[in-house]
Amino acid sequence: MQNSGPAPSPGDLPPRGRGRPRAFDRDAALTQAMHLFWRKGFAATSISELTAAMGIGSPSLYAAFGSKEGLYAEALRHYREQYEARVWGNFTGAPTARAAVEALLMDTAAALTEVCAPDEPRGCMVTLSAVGSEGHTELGECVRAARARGFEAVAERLSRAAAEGELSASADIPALARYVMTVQGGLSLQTRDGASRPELEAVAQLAMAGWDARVGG
Amino acid sequence: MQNSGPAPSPGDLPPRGRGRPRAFDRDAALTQAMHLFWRKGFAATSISELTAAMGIGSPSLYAAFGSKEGLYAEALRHYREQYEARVWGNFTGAPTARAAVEALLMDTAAALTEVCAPDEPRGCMVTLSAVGSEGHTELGECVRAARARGFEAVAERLSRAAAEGELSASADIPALARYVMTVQGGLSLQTRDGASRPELEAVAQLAMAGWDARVGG
DNA sequence: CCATTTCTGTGTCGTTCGATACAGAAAGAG
DNA sequence: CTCTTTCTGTATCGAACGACACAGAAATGG
Repeated sequence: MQNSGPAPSPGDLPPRGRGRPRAFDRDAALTQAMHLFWRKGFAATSISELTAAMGIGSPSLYAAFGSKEGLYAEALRHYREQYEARVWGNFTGAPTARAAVEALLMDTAAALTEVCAPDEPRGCMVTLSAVGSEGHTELGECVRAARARGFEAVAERLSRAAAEGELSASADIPALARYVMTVQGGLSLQTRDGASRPELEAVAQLAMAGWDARVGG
Repeated sequence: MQNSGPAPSPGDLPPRGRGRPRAFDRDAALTQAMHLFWRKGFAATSISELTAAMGIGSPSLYAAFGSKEGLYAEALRHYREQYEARVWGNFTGAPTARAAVEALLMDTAAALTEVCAPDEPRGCMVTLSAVGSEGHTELGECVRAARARGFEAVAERLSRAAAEGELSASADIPALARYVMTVQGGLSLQTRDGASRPELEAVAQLAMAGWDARVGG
């Protein structure tokens, strides 16, 4: 279908096409789809619900996103682009591993309870997604890979801390990283069940007490 | 439909009826349904998948369980009856609050990675259930209530410990209980993503280090 | 102006969904 | 045996599902 002859636009970067222009805001529609998938999950969200929330007809949806799976994949990417920095922004630049982990957990507590839109669901879309268990292997790999990236980021930061002497060489870095990710994921579960920001922050502080006890803060 | 005239059987306790006997094992069929709901969730599991796994026709399913929601509710009850004791059994009789919490987390790590059947899903069915977000409010209340019971059990045990002097009177019991439940829920997320029993136990031990640091173990 | 390209709205495709009607089979009650 | 009751298997219901055909509308290129 596409790429017949030399493509005038090598990618999607210049959206200035030739035919009738799109009548809806692609990003705004994607945001609405993201909210629906986020709240109800993949299987429980129907195309008619999506088109109603996005304010478009189903042919426009399929022309713009390809399929329901494609729309979910884009909604997931949209979610990560929009929220990942709020959780990992201070982690990256923190001077010590301990400060990085504390920033991660505290920023997670803040981001999970921050209301950016009135109909935003509670809990992280990546952490709570069950799309992999619903039979859609490819989408499941997307969310699992996103979750694995978090673990890797923490483990790499701890390895650096071990090399720099902040952590003892005998520290069990994978176990520490998994502990941090366990608490971070648990915060999403607590948020889904109605926990408030101070409650989440108290959990994060208790988790840091565990860090100090084991690592020696 | 039912209860026309004085019921000869006041409940479902005597299954000895009058007509043609049921040709399938109700509990075995319920176990199969539980596995499917557990693995794929409510919305992504269809009646035809259920009847195929249970080895019965759809009229038998509806006669025995009423509806898809009713079947899920019974599967959830079946799950709790079968697995709750493995997680909370040692918690109840532990001599101290610390021992109770440690038993809870260590037994959770063990139960989550114990393979009782070859096709058992990974992670706790209650913790990972998203049925409440899929639009089924009543079932959502069931799983949320089950999760809340865990928090209450820990909080009550900690209150007793405070009354007995094990915990200082200034201890923030709800925060401690929420911390424990956060880690416990996080263990289910880790299990779903492939963590092993030793890995979960290492997380549990790190969480107990946090307990000791804050409570003074 | 016209040709080409792309998007929109209506309508609908075939499938699958959850849920039953119905007739026959298998048990107890008399 | 006959009557009643309950379960089983076939066959199917209306509704909703994901996805698309088609014609018309709205833009650019010449």
